[in-house]
Amino acid sequence: MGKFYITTPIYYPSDNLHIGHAYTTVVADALARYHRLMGEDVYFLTGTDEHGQKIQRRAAAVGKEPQAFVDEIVANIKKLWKTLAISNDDFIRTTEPRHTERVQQIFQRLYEQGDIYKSEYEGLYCTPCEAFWLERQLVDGKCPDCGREVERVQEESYFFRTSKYADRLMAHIEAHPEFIQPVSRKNEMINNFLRPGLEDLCVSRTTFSWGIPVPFDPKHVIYVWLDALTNYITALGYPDQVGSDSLFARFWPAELHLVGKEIVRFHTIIWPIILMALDLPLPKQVFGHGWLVLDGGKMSKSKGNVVDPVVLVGKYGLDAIRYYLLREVAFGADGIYSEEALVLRINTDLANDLGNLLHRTLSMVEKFADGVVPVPGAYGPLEKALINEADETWQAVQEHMEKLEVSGALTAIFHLIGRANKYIDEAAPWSLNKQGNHERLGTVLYTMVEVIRVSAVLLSPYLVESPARIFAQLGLDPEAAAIGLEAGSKWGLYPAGTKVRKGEPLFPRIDWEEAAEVTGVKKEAPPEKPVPQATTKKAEPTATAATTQEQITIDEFAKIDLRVAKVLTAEKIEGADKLLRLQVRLGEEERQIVAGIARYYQPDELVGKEIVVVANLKPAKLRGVLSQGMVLAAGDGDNLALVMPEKTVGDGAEVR
RNA sequence: GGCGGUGUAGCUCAGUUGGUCAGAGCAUACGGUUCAUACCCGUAGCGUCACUGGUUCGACUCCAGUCACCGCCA
Repeated sequence: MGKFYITTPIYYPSDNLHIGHAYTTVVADALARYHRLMGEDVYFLTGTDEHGQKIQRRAAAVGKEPQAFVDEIVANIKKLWKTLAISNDDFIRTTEPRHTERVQQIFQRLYEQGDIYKSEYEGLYCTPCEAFWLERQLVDGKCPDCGREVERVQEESYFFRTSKYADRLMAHIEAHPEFIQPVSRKNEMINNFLRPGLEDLCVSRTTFSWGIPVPFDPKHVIYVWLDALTNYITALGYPDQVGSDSLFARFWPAELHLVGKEIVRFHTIIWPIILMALDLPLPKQVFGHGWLVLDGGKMSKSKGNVVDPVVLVGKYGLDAIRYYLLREVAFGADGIYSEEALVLRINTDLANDLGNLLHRTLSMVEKFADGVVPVPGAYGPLEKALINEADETWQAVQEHMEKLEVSGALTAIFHLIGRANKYIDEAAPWSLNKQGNHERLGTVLYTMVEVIRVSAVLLSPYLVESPARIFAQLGLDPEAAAIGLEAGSKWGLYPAGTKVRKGEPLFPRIDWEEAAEVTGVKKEAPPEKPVPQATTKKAEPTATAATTQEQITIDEFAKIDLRVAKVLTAEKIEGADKLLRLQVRLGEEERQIVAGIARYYQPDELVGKEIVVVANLKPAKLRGVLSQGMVLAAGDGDNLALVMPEKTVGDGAEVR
């Protein structure tokens, strides 16, 4: 039997995870479960990447030690995976001794063999962005990302000789087209990085301390690459537990690293080179999947549009959420998340098609056969067609799963479910009952029950509760739903003569209107829209504006990220008599915003005030000055007032 | 600016190597059925396959260019 080692990225516990992280992990879980049900030796790893400056800062901001800070969030993450029934075999934290010690050993070895060397790094550094920039990248001598000053810093650092392995890596990528998936990512990597040539990679930092110390030079901490990527092997015991009966020997190299498309580069360039330097085999495949994006754009904490999976599971149920995540997004491409689409999926596929299929079938068994599934007679053309369909579905599922097309596999299974509904119509058991054609009726009822059983088996890698519930209602041992896919998908395993146990519908239909109100996805109209003052607009609202403007939905309103910001500094902009340049803080983030309020406010009187800004406005330049947001103000003509919270709520707070 | 991707029915998307490829699901309309969670089954649409040229007997599918959006990089 084959083995299957699959990993998710290790997540960064600077905040609780959202539906996007859940998406990656649920997909990995479905793949892991599939391979287990195929009888393979599976190891499924996930975990957390807990070091780094950002964590250190966030912890400090709330007055906690970094370890205590991450402990709390990691506990939530573990709980989340439990809520989503993730079947991971291990959960590695980069702060665990088993990891830190192994990373140090790896670092030591690479240093001793000359792949890591000490040198100087000099560059222009933007502290808030934690990024180094080249001279030519600067905009007006300032950070191109945030517009703030950069400083020239010189840092003693350890470097990894990635350049030494570039050719080998290139050769490997060319020789193994399946290594980077989807292929478009492969081209990006080759064209953007490999072809231009790799530069040695800086693998240590002295600017912060929350990390694994370099064993022989403890003022340095090991930077993310060697700390995080190596989790895939340290979790298996490398380098100290690699004997023939070790996890490492059993599972390395990984069959699949599942990653978001934003980290494909690290997994297809840096990681393989680390492995080459360690003289280890490379993973078989790195798959960069797309993002689950919200209607308004990529989900991110700073936009405040995160969707909490725990809430969704509580509201709609585990299998509904898993199904939606696995089904809605064509793998590899971005998918769009909306609660309305989720409800639509639940209603059409799960409730109407699958749930109702089971329910109507059991009703008929009860009505027409006293609840006992009859022994089938000879199969007619309708049955043969359906049985054939079931077999083809199983074949299709395998093909899709080999290609990581989880969504395609589910589509195939639901196609079968659709055929089953159609079969019932065609076979019309109610007519057979009226006619008293008992033999034929028995055959039809059995066929209906059996196709449901096969479907439940096929669904077992994806849905974790429903297959067992279906089995139970069919009068079978719920545990038996977990029978292997190959064996379980065989036609005719349902023992005729079994008494069914019809229960509640599997998936109740959801009234979207009601559901929306419960979550507040659609609560009453937003408070009157603040008149956007500030930057660009000619603030003249059209005649009867305010109340009669085009109505928007709550979803549209939700796209606007309004935040409380504290004014740190304010100054007039040269040559512009209306504009002020404000430096504001939104929680841990600082920004520069240009506001057209100079005629109404003196710079000094603003400093220290809490104001309201649109935090996700596309940055723009006004008078050549970068503005990353917009200040809200109310008024008309000569009377203008900034919108401020009625009492201090702390910068970064959301405005709703 | 460089590289890459996307642009197909109202919506979400499939469309292998150019010749029944103009499709599926949802939504809409109409019809059928009654076992069922106002469910299921069937029928009907609707599309200048982003735009403009070109290659070809023939292009959604190849080539060139344009536009829009997105990703990676600089």
